[in-house]
Amino acid sequence: MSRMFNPPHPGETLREDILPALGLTVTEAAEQLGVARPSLSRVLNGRAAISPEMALRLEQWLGVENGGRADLWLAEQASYDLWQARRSFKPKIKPAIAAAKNTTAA
Amino acid sequence: MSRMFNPPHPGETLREDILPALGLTVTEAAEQLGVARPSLSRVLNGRAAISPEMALRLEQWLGVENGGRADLWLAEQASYDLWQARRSFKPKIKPAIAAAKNTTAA
DNA sequence: GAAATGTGTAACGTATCAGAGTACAGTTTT
DNA sequence: AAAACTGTACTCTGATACGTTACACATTTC
Repeated sequence: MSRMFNPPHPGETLREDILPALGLTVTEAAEQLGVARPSLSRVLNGRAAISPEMALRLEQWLGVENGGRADLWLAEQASYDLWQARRSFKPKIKPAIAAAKNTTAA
Repeated sequence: MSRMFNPPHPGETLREDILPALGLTVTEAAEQLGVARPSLSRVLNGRAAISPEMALRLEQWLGVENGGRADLWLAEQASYDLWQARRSFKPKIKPAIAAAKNTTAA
């Protein structure tokens, strides 16, 4: 299942795999992507998320046929976000089934 | 492919399927979920997204064994967000391959 | 018909976040 | 040494989730 490991921030993949494969510096990549260098740097180091817009940039930049599908980038990000949320947010909610069985009770 | 139809906002599913199946009003659902009624209403009517926290609330409320998996709610939301982003955001970016072939040129 | 309940939504405040721009310190490359 | 690259902090703008409050409208119940 997808819940057993700490999913990497997608920026990590970008920094460790994509950029080296393309032989590009952060500065060059930011220029080609049309974003500010600090903005890309934050993504690469996990300080900012892959936004839908950034995912579209990556898709057009890398090409859908080269593993650059926007939905995959967003899925990775969502996986990461959910993992983080599970660590810091513990809702205490009565299951709807149980709640339904106790409509009159409190 | 997942790009051929307009994906519904996950709140729509919640409003049209889940709540009726449980026989709950919006007010009751909001109470059980531990969120304000206007907040849930915004989600149900597509005015607000399913946040990671909200996804966790739904998961604990509905139960993972009842189609309430947080990752599925988030995936639906991401699908919706991406679709919307494709409509309003058209990045003009030179593909990295082409850019690599023209490192010297401008 | 009046009261209660449910609903959508607007308005406002708070917190958070993406992104641009700027600046600076530290490192690597030339 | 000089130039380039990098991470990061700071500020500003715009957007968003959420709470609270308030309002208008509808539906239900007495």
